[in-house]
Order: sequence, then structure tokens, then C-alpha cells
Amino acid sequence: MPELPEVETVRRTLNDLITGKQIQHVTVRLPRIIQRPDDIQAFANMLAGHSIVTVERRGKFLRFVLDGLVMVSHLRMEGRYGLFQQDDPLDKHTHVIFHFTDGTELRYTDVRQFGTMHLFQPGEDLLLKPLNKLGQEPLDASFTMERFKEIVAGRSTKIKPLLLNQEYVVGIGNIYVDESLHRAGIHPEETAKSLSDEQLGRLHSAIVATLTDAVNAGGSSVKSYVNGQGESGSYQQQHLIYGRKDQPCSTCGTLIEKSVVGGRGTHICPNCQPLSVFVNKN
DNA sequence: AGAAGTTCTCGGGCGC
DNA sequence: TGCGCCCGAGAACTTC
Repeated sequence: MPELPEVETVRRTLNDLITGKQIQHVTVRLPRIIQRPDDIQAFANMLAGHSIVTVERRGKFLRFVLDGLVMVSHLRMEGRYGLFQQDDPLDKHTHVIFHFTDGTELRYTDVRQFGTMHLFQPGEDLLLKPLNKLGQEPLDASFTMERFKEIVAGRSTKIKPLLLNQEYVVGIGNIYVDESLHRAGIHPEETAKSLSDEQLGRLHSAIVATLTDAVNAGGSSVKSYVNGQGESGSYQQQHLIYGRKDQPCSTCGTLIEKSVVGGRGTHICPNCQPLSVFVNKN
């Protein structure tokens, strides 16, 4: 499910829903979700009595900032959060429940069980796994054209896998990488260091525009994504390339092709995104 | 049957 | 030989 626009939308809805609430106790129904501390009982005990100060985001991670603790959570493919009343029926795939003192509860549900939670003391979380190696935030003012050039400079990796690598730029996943490369007219297998300044400029603009538009639309709901209030996003209606195999390109009418690049399903308009024939052999 | 929006680990290959 | 870098495969799990 979650790339930057979806996680940002979850963050905003959750921030409105749970800020100020105090945790009475925590129920962990699937221990594998909890990565830190090792002891699941310690995880629950540490959280009891603490209140939600705010909900932030770093890349595709949510940061639940409490009074004296930080909980870092990744939704992976299908994780979702929702606020419920304590007597609401429990979903089969609800794995962690944060019971608040006001009778409501925040439930974490994850069909594929890939999601993770880490608990830290304040100030620790950004210095340790899983947040310590994360790269540039693409919607920060610091993500300039110059910064993007520095990140890409000299790399012999294909541009799509580079953009998916969270150590360089965070928040871009398989939907938005295909959308951004398409908007920029760049083939996903183009070597990063072979891209011209003009191509990098187009790609930088495309990334910012695509992510901004998607955030404004509440993210994309391809399969199961909903925000913290159970609402779907609408950006899937604006997808130009992702999920549009065999459909005509909106720019040129050429049929969109799907292949595999870096192990991920990849959508390309072969006319708008030609692969350079004259690759720099150095 | 194979793929799904994510990420981690592993082994192998390449170039310097 | 070693090291950095890059790649692909396989893993985690359930659903359709």
C-alpha cells in the first residue's frame, strides 16, 4: 500500500484523530510485528500511561511522538491504522491494539503481516535502525535540483532501482516511480549517470509534482489502501501509466507495456520513454 | 499460477 | 586479493 502520499495522508488523519489521547494498555496479538524492544511485554508496558503528542512522518515511516517515547511504524504492503470504539467487532487481521483511556482504541491491521513497529527513547529513533540510513525527503525545500544531481551523480545503477532505494531519496515506491519516470519521459533502465542535466531537471520536477498531486488527492487506492479514517484515496484516477498495461498512452496513444525492472513490475510507454541507444560506455 | 503498493539478506560478478 | 558497487533471487505472508 503505502508510499509517501499514502503515509502522509494516514499521518494527517491520525494526527487529527488521536493527538492528546492517553494509552491505558496495549494488546499485541501478533508478536512478529514488534521489532524493538525484543520483549513484547516490555513494549506494551513501556507504552502504558503515555499520551500521543503528535504523529509525524519520515519517508514511508510513521513516527508516533509520545510524551517521553517515540514509536516508529512501517506499513509495508498492506498495514493500516484505524480508530475504533472498544466494543467494535475485531477484524481477523488486527495485530496490535492501543487502548486509550477514553474508551476508544487505535488498531493496527495487516493482512500480510509485513509491517513493523519499533519503540525508542526520544532522540534515539533517528540515530538507529530503521530510520538512520534514510535519504532526502522529496517534498522538503531542501530537495533542490542541485541536491538531486548530487544524489544521482556518477551512479551506474539503473534509474528506477536508484529511486526506489530509500538511502537516496525517501518515499518513492513502485507506483510513483513509474508515474514520475513517465512524466519525465525517461526509461526506467536508463543508467543514472547517463542522464543529461536536462533529463535530471525533468525528473526532479516530475517527482515533486507527482508526489504533491498524489498527496493532494489523498494518495492512491489500488487495492487495499485507506487512510486513518477508512477512506480511499483518489489519485489512482490520475495514474498515467501505473496499472494501465495494454491501454493507450494519454500523450501519444502507443499501448503501454509492462515488464520487470529491478525485480519490480514496470510500466512504460515505449514511445514517450525511449531507452537511449547511445549509452555512455565509460 | 503468479503477482501484489516493501524491504531485508545473500551470493556472485565486475572493475579498479 | 580486497573493496565498493550493483544485480538478481529468495525470504517474510495472505489474498485474488
